[in-house]
Parts: sequence; structure tokens; C-alpha cells
Amino acid sequence: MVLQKRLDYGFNGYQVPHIPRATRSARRRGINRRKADGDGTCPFDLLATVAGKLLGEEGESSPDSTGSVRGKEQGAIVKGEKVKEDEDRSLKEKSYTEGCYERGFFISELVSQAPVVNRSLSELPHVQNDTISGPASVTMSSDCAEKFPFAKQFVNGESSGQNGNISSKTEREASGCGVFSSCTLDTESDKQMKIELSNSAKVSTYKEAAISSSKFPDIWDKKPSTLVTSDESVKLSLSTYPAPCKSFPLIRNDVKLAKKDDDENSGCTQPSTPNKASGSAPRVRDQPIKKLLASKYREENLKSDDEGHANSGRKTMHVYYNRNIDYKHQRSQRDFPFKKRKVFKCGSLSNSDKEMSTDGICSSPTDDLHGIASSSSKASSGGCTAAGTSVFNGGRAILRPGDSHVKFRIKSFRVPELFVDIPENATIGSLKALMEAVTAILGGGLRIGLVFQGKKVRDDNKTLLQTGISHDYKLDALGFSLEPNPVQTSQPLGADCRSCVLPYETPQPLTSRCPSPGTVVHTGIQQGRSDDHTGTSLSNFLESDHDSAPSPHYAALEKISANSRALVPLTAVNAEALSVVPLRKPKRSEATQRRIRRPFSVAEVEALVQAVEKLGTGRWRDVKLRAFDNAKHRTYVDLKDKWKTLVHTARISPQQRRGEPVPQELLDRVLTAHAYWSQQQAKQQMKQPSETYLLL
DNA sequence: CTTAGGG
DNA sequence: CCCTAAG
Repeated sequence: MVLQKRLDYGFNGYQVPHIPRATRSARRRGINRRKADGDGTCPFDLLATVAGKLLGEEGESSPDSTGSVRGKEQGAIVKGEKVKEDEDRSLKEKSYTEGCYERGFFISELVSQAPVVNRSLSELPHVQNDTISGPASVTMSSDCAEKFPFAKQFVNGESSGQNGNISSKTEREASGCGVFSSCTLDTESDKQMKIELSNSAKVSTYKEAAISSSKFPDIWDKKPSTLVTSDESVKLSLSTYPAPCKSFPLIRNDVKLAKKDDDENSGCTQPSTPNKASGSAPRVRDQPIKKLLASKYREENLKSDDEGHANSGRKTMHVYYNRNIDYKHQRSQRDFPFKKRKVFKCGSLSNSDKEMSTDGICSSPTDDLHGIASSSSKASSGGCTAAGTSVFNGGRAILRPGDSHVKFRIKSFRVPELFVDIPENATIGSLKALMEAVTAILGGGLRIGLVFQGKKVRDDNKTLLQTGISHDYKLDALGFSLEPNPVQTSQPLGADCRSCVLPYETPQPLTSRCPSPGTVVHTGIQQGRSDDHTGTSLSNFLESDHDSAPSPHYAALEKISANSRALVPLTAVNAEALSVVPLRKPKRSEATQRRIRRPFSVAEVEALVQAVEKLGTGRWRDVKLRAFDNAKHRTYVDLKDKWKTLVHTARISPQQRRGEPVPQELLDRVLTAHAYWSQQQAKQQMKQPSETYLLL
């Protein structure tokens, strides 16, 4: 028997177009690391720890690499450095380099190792509040999550640790689900294409049984299962740690987020119940598409192993190309995001732009399964180094005699589904970690971006909860994106595709690093948890962040995009001929991802006003430290800007104000403070010159 | 890196 | 929010 599963999972639009300006992003990152890392989360530590375990290396779980999760000013800086260090290490030296495959670091391994990690973390002195949120597990499974109760297994296995304070049970019950929306690929050259990494994997019966068996752990570890990617029979070893998992993870579309406090709301908007064939949550909109895709793809599946060079070895990649007929339609879809404002004006929401990330990355629910890639054309002008993924259908956009370059961009593509079960207090970094793995699988060269409710989440250290990704967050709100990896933004034309797709700076034959598709991979990530009670000034804000997060209309918008994309399978693709060519100098380049918009909450405004009243208007850095030290995403410039707008807001009539209304009382204080400090400043200016003058 | 301002 | 000039 075989499980005919189509694991089409979309990390909501793997958007590739933007090439971040190194300088700026670097600068910002630097700032964040040093100034605002005291939030109590250190995803990379976690990662490193896990990776270390998986790789059988020592020291990763040592206190020093995981410690000082929470710190004040100085501690934060130190920690920031550490984080950085860890980040580099984990990314370059461990998990994400070729070694991860060869050495078996993979999601699946993570799972099996979770317990270990748990323990080690719990022993860490510094982690106290931040860690130990009990089983922090990320379970990635094939769409048949129901059948493969990974999560459960997982939890059980995890609780072995002494610290599993938070009963796994609770977590499980309170888990919410989310769905990653999908992605689309779109080419610059007016040709849209879909690259489908489907693994309509078939799982042999015994396998299935084994997996679902309650003995999961044992079986899993000792019985490497075999997944057949398709009829063509691409065999994938499902072995777990320490055996290298060279397969493409079967990813599920649901994200279950456990919520410890709130058990009642089984905020599971999406019943975590087992899904049918598609394996995805019972979302209406998914149905049609999935079916469509499934049926169409199934046949084509795996044919391309040989043709789809982009796929290293066992990886099967499906490329679907939209015919011209569909083009217009798609085109309009593509542009959709930009018009969205008008179309879907859901005024009630405070952040009206949530539907669209500033860069045009639209992760709004309206995006159908394929995620309507929405980057503006110009925005994407940025060279797209979309690794080997950019496969084109033979004959279409191939190298031309004179102009040997075919330029296009990949807007998104689909990858297997991913089922994630992770506590809310896990960090964004954890999520990204998952994607990192996937990225690596895809060949790397891409950077992971996370989009939540249409907004880019840049702060890896923020917890899911803080980001608003809680047990009851709206489905579809969360999506991942792939961005060109700055490091290897450009590739020589015609260069071997494989060389282009190497993840990170480590040159490696793609084949050696690319796992095959059609495999179940699961990950267990132990994540520190920040203590809500000890939270300082901003903890509430962060929370409110989530509360005020706009999302109501998501459901309403769903249908809109449900069936918009007819896809036509692309036939053979010659990867060799399809080297990705980064477009030269993105003109104006929206290359840089604009930060997500995060409206200030009243609480934040309150804190800001208070701080300014005390410190004045010329000491934003101090204001930041004083009132927003824990709000990593609020830079002093942000605060200054906010103050600017506050003053403006206070001066205009209430009718003209927009967004979440700020209490008049606060606005009054703003004016008062502003007047006062302006005066002070004036005085200073008056004095300074005269004094110096006198001195002279 | 911080400030201050314009965009 | 972004970008820059300035200090």
C-alpha cells in the first residue's frame, strides 16, 4: 500500500527579488544586536545547541553558548555578541553547510535529539526563565500528520526532561494551528512559472505503521523508513539521527503553536485534526488548488529527476509553467497586492497595511495557495539569484545566441508541507531555522525571510508570542520567504546551476548537499522561553502587539484567491541551461526589505511620552534605553519619529487622526512636553553661542 | 553611533 | 519607516 500524498507545502511565497543592501541591513543588525537583544531569547543559541547535538559535537550546549539569555544593557551587548557568534557558527560551520546533510543534521535528527537538548538547556544557569518551556518541539511531518502523530510522540519523548514543567499535555491541547500559505514563482520576463517541489511521496505501509506506532521513537530511530517519492521510485531514506537524512522534508501546512497559559481556547482555529489526503488543514481555499495541483502534478511527478537538474540527485522538482492564457490573469494577481488597499479596505484594522508587507510581499490570506507573489516588478528588478530553482521550460526562455542571458525572477515556489509544533515562546529564529534547513535542501543561496500578517518579521529574537504568532493567530498569517542570499547574489552567467545554489559560502556540489524529496523530516527545537512576569517595561506592549494584530478579514479574503492559478506543468527542464542571472543593479532597488510596520500601541505611546517628559526630546537613545530597552524593534530613530508624529497628531483634529486612537490625555502631555523641551532647547541654543562668544 | 530633519 | 547629513 502506498500513501499517495502530495506534499505541496508552501512557505508562503518564497520571494526572491530583493537584494538587501548590505550596508544598511548590516548596520541595522548591528544595532539590534547590541542594543536590543535583551529580550530573553536567543534562537541561535538554541540552534547551535541543537546543531551541536546533532552533529555530535561538544560544547554547543554549554552554558556559555546558551547563557545570558536575559540581560540588561551590558549583558545584552555581551549576549548580542554571543548571539552573533553563535549565529555564525551554527550557520556556517554546522547545520547549514554541507555538513548538515552529510553529517545527518536534519530536521529529523533534531527531533530525536530534542530530549537531549532539553536537558542540556535546563541545566544552563542563565536560561532559567527563558528556557524550559517544556517540550519545545518542532515537528515536521508529512502531510499525514494524523497518521504520524509526531507531535504527540514528540511531546512525550520530550517530557522526559526534568524541566518539562509545562505539561506537554497542556501544550498539546492548547495548541493552535496555522497554515503557511504557499508561494509562487514568477518570472520577470512576463512568464510566470511555478516550480513545484512536490513529493507525492508514497509511504510504504509498513512505514506508515511504524511511524504511527506509539513506539515511534524506537522504530523511528532504528528503522529507517523508505519513502518513495513517486512511481519513478526515488527512494529516500528516512532514517533519523545519526543517519543522514537525505530527503526532502515532507512538510505539512499547519503550524501548531502551543500555548501554555491559555488552554481553554483551543485556539486551534484549524483543528489539528488529521487532514485528508492533502494533509492540510481543512481550509476551504486550499482544497481546490490542492486537488488540482495534486492531480496534475502527480503524473508529472518525478519525471524530472533527470531533467530537473535543479534537483540535486534525489530531489525532485516540478516546474509548472503558466501558459500565456493564464498569464494575464496571473499578472493581475501579481499586481493585486498593490491595489489591495483599495480592494480590500478593511478599515477597521489599525494596521491597514498588514496585508502587504512593505516590499510588496503579500502574504495576505487572499493569496491563494500559491501565494500571489506580489513584489512589484521594479522591486524585483534586483537580481534574482534564485539558485538553481529557476528552471525554465525548455524552449521558452533559454539562452539566446547573442544575449546569452535569460533574466527572470522567481517569485515563489512550492515546497512540501511542513508541520510544525512549536511553543509560542519559541523565537522567530526557530521558525527561520526550519526554513534554513529547507533552504539548504533547496540548494541554499537563499535567505529566509519570515512574513507574518503581511509584515516582515526581522527580529529573529522575538518570540512567536511577541510577534503575535500565538495559539490563535490567524491562519495564513504566517509565511516564509526566500530572499537572495547577499553573499552570493551574483553568479556568472551560464555558470553551472549547481554552483549557484550552494548554500552560504560553502561551495559544494549540490548533489552532495541536497537531500531527496519525499521524506519525512521532523525537528525538535528546544527554545528558551521568556518569562512574562519578569518582563519589563515593554513586555505588555509586545503582548498587545499580538492582540492588536489585525487579522479579521483574512477569512473574508480567502476565497478571492482560491482558484486563480491554473498551472501547466513544465516539461523537461534543462538546468544547465538555466543559470540564474542576477539582474544588474537594481535601479532604485527596493532591494532592501523595508521593515514591517508596527504601529505603536497606546501602551507604547504612554511609555514614550513618559520617557520624553523625563528626558526631553533630544535624547532618543536614552529614551530607548529607558522605556524600550526590551523592544528590539523600536530603535531610537523610531521613537524619535513616533514622537514627531505624535506631536503632529496632537495638533490635528481628532477627525484627521488615523489608526489606533491615542488618548487625548496622552496627546496633551505630548504637546506639553514638546513645548517644554523645545523651550529648553531654545534656551540652550541661546546660551551656548553667547557663552562661547564670551569665552572668545 | 546619535541626532535631527526631510521624504 | 527610510535616508542622510552632521557631529
